[in-house]
Amino acid sequence: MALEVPTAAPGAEDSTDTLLERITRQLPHLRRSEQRVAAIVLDNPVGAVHFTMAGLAEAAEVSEPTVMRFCASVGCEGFQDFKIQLAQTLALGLPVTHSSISAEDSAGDLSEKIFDHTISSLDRARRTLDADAVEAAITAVLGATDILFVGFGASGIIAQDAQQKFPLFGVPCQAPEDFHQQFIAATMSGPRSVTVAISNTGHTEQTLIVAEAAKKAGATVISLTGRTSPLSELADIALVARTFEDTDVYTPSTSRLAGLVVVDVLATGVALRRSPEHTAAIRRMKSELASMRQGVAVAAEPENLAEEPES
Amino acid sequence: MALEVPTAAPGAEDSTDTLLERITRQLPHLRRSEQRVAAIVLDNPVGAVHFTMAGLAEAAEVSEPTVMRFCASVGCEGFQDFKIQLAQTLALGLPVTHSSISAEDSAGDLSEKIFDHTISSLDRARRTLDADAVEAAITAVLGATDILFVGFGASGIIAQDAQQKFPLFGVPCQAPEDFHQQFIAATMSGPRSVTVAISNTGHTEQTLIVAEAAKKAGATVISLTGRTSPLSELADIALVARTFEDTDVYTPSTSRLAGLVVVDVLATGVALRRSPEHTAAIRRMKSELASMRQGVAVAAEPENLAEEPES
DNA sequence: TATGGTTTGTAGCGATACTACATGGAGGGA
DNA sequence: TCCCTCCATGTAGTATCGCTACAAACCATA
Repeated sequence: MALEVPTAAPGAEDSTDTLLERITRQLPHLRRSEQRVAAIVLDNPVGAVHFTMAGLAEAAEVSEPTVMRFCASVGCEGFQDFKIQLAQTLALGLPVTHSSISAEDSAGDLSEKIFDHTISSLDRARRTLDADAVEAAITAVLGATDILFVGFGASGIIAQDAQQKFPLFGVPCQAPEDFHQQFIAATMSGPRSVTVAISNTGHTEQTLIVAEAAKKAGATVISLTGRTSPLSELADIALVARTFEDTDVYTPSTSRLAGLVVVDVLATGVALRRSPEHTAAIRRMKSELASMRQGVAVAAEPENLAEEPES
Repeated sequence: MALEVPTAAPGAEDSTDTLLERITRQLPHLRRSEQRVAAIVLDNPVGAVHFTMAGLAEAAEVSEPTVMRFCASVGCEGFQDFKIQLAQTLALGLPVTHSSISAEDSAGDLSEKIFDHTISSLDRARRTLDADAVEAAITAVLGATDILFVGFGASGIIAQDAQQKFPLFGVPCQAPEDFHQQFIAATMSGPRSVTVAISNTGHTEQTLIVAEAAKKAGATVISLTGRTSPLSELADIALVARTFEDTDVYTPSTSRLAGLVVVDVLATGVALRRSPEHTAAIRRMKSELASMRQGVAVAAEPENLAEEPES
């Protein structure tokens, strides 16, 4: 194989991956001494940020040029670049693939780990989300007369949240929780209806049934999944937000979060492209909601009036 | 004041802030030439990462030591450290305070900005969340016989999500959407009940009423807010997850996301401290849910059986 | 064991970050 | 207004760092 640049190995420069992922993936393809460097870095990534090249070389018991070659092998321009990329990876926090959750963790450790994992996961979703698909989804929604959001479990939460954003979407939105209701709504879709089907696995039987019903009724189906799957295949527009999988029982699901952000993107994109009058209406609603919330108007329970922004 | 280190100015080394925030805050207190450096960095933070000291000095039309002094003034050890910290800040993405959303943005720009903003916001929440409060909340829930989650609008979404995590909490959880139902549930609380009251502003009238009712009934009240507020004052345990505020109409609310992650932390913390049998039960549930979801059992609609993990 | 190539280390160079010191200029008091 | 003081800024110099060209060592194969 190549002489000084075995880096040409599978996808070393793929910037959709974080540096630590790349190191881990490249590990077996590295030379022995470079593996020693990798081991030091992976063992204590946080400490490695403040290493100087000489320091890292000494710690790994190799020469400085070896460290250089290691940097090149994992897709960095040089040692400087390596340090910056490492720092950036670390800023997101380590996904639990690198630091797992244990029963001995203090509350502080725990929250740090879970936040880190969530942020890394969102970072991954950000890197892998297809902008063209988002564009297509926005366009589809702009032409819609009504939107149906469906999902079960955690994906149902995303559907509920999306439904709350109807002021931004500007057209009637529904997100029934009951499977039968979902099916009925899907069947009643027209050609200018949009159905957003949400399922992280993309395999959920019921969601597939509803999506198929909507499609048969002529609606445009947008899928929101965590990977390519039967649901994304079935959909007219497939939004895929990849996150880190749950590695053990205690790793909280991060796909919900990514899904929520994708819905945010969708809703914002749609609202931005609507008329200035629409913007004005949203602004008015937001300010009135703020004053209402503090009890200026307490005549009736107003929770159904406008639930969009947070309380 | 100090001669070479005017850095002693208010909170320059406060690591709960990101570097760009610190620069912005320190800006008026900096010397004129240092302000020029700051201007260059703030103007194009992304490009600044690859600057060399000489390059940055030239760009700002100052000498190298001035750049050094600037680094010190914003709480960095040196130029190297400055670059690393800047890189880390950038890795999170810029909150919309630095790059705002506009109607001309492409779908790609838009999703990048919103993801960036969300991630920065979660980073802020991560930095400001009080570990002791989390610990106290975990302990409180461990001693509870039942949990009530309340919130309206986006905070209601968090409550719904939390309710779905009842397998982790290990005790009955409810999260009624209706204000009256919430009030009734709160009033029926016992001394070993826990009520988690969620409101980003911490001012929402109805949430306050419910929290107060729960407290009067003898329950332990945990608040989950975005700032110290009437609700957090009222609560026995106050969880505060600070995020970046919505700067304009189109900035999606990120407080929901932070709230969800805090609930994740809480649920995970509680589950970790429960018995091994409990863990085993969760593991069993998760695997059976996975097979059920793919249609192995389709006799009845099973959406109420176990909605915890994502679908 | 000899010989090809690959892996690793040595030596040296230019550039970089950092420090000690000197100069320039603004502001205040007589 | 002039001088003096103090603070801001730049100049000169140095140790160190990152990087490259080259040589030695290693391993495998014939």
